[in-house]
Amino acid sequence: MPSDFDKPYDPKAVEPEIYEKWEKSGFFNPDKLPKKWTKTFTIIMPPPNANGALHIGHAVFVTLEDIMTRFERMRGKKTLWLPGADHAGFETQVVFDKKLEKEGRSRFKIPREELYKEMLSFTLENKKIMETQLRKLGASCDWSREKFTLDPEIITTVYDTFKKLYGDGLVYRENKIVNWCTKHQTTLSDLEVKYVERKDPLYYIRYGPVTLATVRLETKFGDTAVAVNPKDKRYKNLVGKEIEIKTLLGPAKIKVIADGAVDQKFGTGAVKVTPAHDPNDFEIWKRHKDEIPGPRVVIDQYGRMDLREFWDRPNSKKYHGLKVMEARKIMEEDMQKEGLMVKIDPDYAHAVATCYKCGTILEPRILPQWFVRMTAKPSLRDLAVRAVKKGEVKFIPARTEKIFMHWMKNLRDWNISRQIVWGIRIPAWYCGCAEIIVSPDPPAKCPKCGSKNLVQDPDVFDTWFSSGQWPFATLGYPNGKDFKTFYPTDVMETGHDILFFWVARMIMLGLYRTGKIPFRTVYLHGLVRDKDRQKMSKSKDNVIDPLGVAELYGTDALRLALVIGNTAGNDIIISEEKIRGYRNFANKIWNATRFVLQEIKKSPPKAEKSDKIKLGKLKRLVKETTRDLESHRFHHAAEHLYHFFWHYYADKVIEEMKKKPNPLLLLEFHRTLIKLLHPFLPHITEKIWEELPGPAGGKNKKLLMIESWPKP
RNA sequence: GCGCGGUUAGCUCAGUGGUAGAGCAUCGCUUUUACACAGCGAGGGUCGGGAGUUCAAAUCUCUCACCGCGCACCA
Repeated sequence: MPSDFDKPYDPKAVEPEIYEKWEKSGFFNPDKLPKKWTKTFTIIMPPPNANGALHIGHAVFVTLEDIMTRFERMRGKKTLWLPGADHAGFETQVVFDKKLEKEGRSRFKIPREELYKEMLSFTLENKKIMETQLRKLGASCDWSREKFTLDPEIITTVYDTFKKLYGDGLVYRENKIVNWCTKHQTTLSDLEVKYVERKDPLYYIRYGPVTLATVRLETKFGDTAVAVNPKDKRYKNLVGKEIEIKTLLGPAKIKVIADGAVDQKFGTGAVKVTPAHDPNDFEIWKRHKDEIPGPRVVIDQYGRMDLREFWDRPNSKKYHGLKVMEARKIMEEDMQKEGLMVKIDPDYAHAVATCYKCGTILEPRILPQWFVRMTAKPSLRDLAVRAVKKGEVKFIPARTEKIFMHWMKNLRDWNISRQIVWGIRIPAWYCGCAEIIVSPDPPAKCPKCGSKNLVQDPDVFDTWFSSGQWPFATLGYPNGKDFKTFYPTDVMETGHDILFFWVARMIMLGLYRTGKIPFRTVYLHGLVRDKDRQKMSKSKDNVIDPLGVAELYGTDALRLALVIGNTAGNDIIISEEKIRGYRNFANKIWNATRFVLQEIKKSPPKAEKSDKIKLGKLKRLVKETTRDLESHRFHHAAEHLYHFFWHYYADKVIEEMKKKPNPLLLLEFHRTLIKLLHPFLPHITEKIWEELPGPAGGKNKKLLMIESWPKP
């Protein structure tokens, strides 16, 4: 027995050496695989955010994607798993903001160029760490093709897509009411809004002859109308008339209008219309532009009262500059004193829009932003819905398709402008006339008015706009050889939490740009939780560091623990105990190998009477494992292998061989099982393979990673 | 409001028509030369309630209860 086959199995001594062998072999690169392997298999890795260390969720995708990659490679396919890293726009901006804050700095005080440079080096530093960590997890991806979301060729592709969309009228710039985070000082897409249930006072206030209900008392100064339902008999005689009202800033007049969006049954059936600060009211105003004044801004970008428009009115300075919530409280008291408050319902339950990152209540604002048109016909949405309906893209688990369709149905235009520095700057230029020039480079002059004084849009793209183009951008669309060879890709494996953010956008933009779906199968995994089903978070101190446990128990054990017992789409429960359990399994395999090597040394394998029952069972296992892997039932395959190896092969077959040796059969079993286990436990199996004799004797020369998968 | 799920052993979960499973946990025995990171064995579930289809239901249908998730501009 070779000296390095000591007990127990020591992953620390084996794993790094094995990864190095794989990487040196070049077989991660499909071009280096045997030429006769022509059928392709492609996975584009969801690029991890290069703004911190890898967490356990990353270990999940590495495990699943590596299993698929290794399985298909062993089946003789030209297999490409393309790795990448994401600059992760707003996400990284938030991380970096926190870092700055700790240092007593603020991004709002750093010049754009300087901030960008600093963030770039921060990101590239993290990217390097991340790449090392992916290697430690055993990822058999092609590093020679690695891409970063800010690579020049990726940005060029993104710019080309934007230009095409603009030419087709599918992106447009418009002043619209958008979600604004007063902390992060940027707009957010509808997906980045988190609605939280809250209880707030509902104020019934007196507007002359009308009583109306509102939560947002402070927006009252921005009212431009009172709206009622056209069918509401109570207000019939008021519609179209101006009513005299008493306000905290003195007397005023306001018009009553009729709009079908007003619910007669809610409150008093009358609402105040504040188009500058409420999305509903903005829409109402758009329908009544001729009748009522436009939006009147009374809250600034920091969420403070801005009453400069009312400077000449009494009391305006009293509220000016107050935070929204402070203003609301003081106004409540003042209105009660003035007799303007009819009643207060103190515990009105409603949903409030907040920033998904910091929880700050969003302040709707009207801003010029770029939108991707989703609802027009024909639209990006139609392309995607049609392809999915036709079954060109298959979802795992299948129920995801219903969720996808439901979201697509409710889709609205997508705001892709962000007021941050970190990202791909929007390639649009303005001069002051109405003309917009879409170009990556500064145009010499405006073709319409001739002005040479052009300024670029200060905003950057929503990061999902660019990463939504990832599959074809990384493969070098339109002329790249890789694009022709590997697109459409086979599987997109990612977390179900980014189904809409990313997967849906990739399908839409992929179809739009290339005319083809970006991937045939979407496999979604769940969120990782601890053994008490708690979300992992630093504050709960229940975070499992994948690299830490891999160091302790071995990467292979971690990988198996992440696969077994976890089905697609469902949350993944992991605990250190579980990982330890599979560490024991690795050790079991190791020791069984020691037995096999010892037996073979004792009596070299030669033809014995074959055991049809045992071989039949093995054959069935090969068949089932293959079928399970083909249908993405990884947990099932892994569980069966575990059970078969331990409770049949080790407990029965090996035990029997101690009494009645049959080294040839033993070797057949061992070779087959090691191959079947390789996608799940790549390091230990590769190490064992080195020492295992081939069927004709002599050590295996080929790496296990490119050995042929057992024939089912 | 619309949509999607879940409810199986103490815990975490597999199992989708044919006599209830795994890991961990618990208990007992065994230091037998691959392995104590082990082996052998034990306990433990009327598969959320009810109804139906079927020769047969954890599995299909309906219904109720509870839990979870997603989407959503009701002031």
